[in-house]
Amino acid sequence: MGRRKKDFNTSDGFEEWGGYKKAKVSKLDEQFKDESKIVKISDIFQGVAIMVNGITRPPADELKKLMAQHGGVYHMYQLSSTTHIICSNLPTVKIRNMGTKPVVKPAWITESISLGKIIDFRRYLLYTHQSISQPRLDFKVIDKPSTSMNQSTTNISPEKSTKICVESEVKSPKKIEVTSRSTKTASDPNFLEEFYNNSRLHLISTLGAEYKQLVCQIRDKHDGFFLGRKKLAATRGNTTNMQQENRETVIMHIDMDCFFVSVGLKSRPDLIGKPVAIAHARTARTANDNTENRSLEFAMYEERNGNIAAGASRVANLDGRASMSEIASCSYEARKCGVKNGMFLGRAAQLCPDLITLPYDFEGYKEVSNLLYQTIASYTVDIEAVSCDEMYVDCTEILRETGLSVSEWATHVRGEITAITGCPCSTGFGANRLQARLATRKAKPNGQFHLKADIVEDYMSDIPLSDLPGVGRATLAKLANLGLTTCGDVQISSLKCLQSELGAKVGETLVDQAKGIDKKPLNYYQERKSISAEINYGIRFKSLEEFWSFLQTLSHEVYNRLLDTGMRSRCLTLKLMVRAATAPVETAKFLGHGICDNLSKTTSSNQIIGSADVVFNEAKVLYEKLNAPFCDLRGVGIQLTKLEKPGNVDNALGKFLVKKSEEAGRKIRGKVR
DNA sequence: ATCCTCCCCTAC
DNA sequence: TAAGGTAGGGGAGGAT
Repeated sequence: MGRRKKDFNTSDGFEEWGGYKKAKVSKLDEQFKDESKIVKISDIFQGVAIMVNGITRPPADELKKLMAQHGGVYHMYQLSSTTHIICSNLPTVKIRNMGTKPVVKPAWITESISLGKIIDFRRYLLYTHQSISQPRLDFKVIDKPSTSMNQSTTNISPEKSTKICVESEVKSPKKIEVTSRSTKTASDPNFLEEFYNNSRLHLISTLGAEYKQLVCQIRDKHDGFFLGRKKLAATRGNTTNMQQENRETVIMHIDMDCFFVSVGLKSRPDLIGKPVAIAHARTARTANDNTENRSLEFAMYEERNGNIAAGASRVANLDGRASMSEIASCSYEARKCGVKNGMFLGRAAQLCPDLITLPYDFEGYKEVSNLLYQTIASYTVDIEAVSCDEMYVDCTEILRETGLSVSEWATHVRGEITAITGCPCSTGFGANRLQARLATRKAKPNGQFHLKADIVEDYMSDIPLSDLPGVGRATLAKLANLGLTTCGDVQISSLKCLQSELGAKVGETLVDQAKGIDKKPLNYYQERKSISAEINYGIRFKSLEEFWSFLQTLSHEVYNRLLDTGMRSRCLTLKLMVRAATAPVETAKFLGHGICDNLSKTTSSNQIIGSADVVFNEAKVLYEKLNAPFCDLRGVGIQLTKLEKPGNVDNALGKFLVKKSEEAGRKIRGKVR
């Protein structure tokens, strides 16, 4: 399986974020030029640079040759100069390519060559991005008798299609836009990669980890010179004029406003000010009616979560055709109607009939995140990355050196972030991370707020407990049972009582939080404690072999992630989601996990887990102990724990890992100079 | 007391 | 149709 986001993990520094090593690229280009000298036939693809995505007909090698023969360029990776993505099948299109480059079927190339001139690629679009004002080509699923089930005219072979399609396509491009119906489950060998390429949660998770790692690297190699800070100080002239507030520790919390939506609106400024949501589904109504399966599952869901109001309302009023695609992000206009992140699109559309959906743009999110982190890193490396769109920054030094007041600094840095990223953000300031975070909540959207020490106590008493980080729906329900809804309520209740209800630690933390106290300092270095990979979507095995095969893929995935971190592990946990005994076999949500029991089993030993095969075999053993029929599996995960740095070089793996981390270290140091 | 396993909860 | 991941904190209860 191809590794993902390698550009990030191996990045040597800011200057190359989001790009590829120039040396590598030019080598590829050169290789290509050599080949093109030999076989030049025409120049029809002058100015065209393609990147092939997935399996195509003709295959990538052939397309590479054709491009060479006809004046075009072939890119192994997608570069900024890539003009077209070539792809045969809709399922293999990677969403991350969709932001900017047209995804075109290979017939565009073969047929252009046949005609001896370049055809307008828009007739061969596999998929259109909303932001591009091109004629929209809709996929039509043709429900035909079974004879045509596997015939997909998307994959027209070049020799056949040339004569048949070119003319008719020009007049009626929709005719070739046909795919056969295919439901992709984890039984498909490509499922894992495809799923990850489309999973927002996977993206959020992996990006978060990558920014944490990157901030560490930047901090390690930094020489102490901050261009942004120096420039800012210079505009202020004499900086010895310190203000009172500049002597205390000031923590800043930065959070982009409805991040995914803001990135999406960059290419759709016409939608600014309208209710917008990011989701996979385009429409809030589905073609198929699933009323029967839904009514039972929703009833069970309410039964199970009856005491948690927020959970039950999640599926309230959803009929059999309401889309259960989840909203990843929604604009403030949509929130005014009650739309929330994570809500099903069908439900959101009930609340907000004018809701407009935009597709994901994973590549765009990365670009904006890179710019955000670069911007802040030009002022300080006292950064704790929280996620791709959120971080804590210790501003104490910046304020001292520049002589700015908190509000001046906030205005400046927010202006710069907005100018550079094209996206609005909010900042909150306080004496600790909790105060900074609560200040951001007040600041949003597109604002700034400083929660000053002298008002903290008063300020906190009105804050609803749901605003506290760490207090989710379960804790909230427990607190509500105690009659507590605000921080003020907690301030006057007994620690003992809270601890007996919530546990010793959580109770203690809550009492602190209610007073605005946060004892946790910013965390600049975080040691990994676990590595896991899990899939709880699309899990439908028809045979044990299918499950073994998937488990093996998952084992490789998680082991590769372990190698990436350079750590070793001695403990493995298999996590299963198993259809609850009374839950319907068909879930309310298409290929969702439905209502499940969660099971896990752990094995640990003094032996290092030394290969993906070991992972697989251990997981297999654990599965057999868990006694869950493969047909009832709805989710599978593998987690590795008891991680350690490979200090002991007593085996081949240890030597390999030490060598690997030394190489990584050299790369980083080599860049500093 | 402290650790281990099997959970649950939370956040992005 | 839809893409419900992943890491950390921590509690309950049993083993050491």
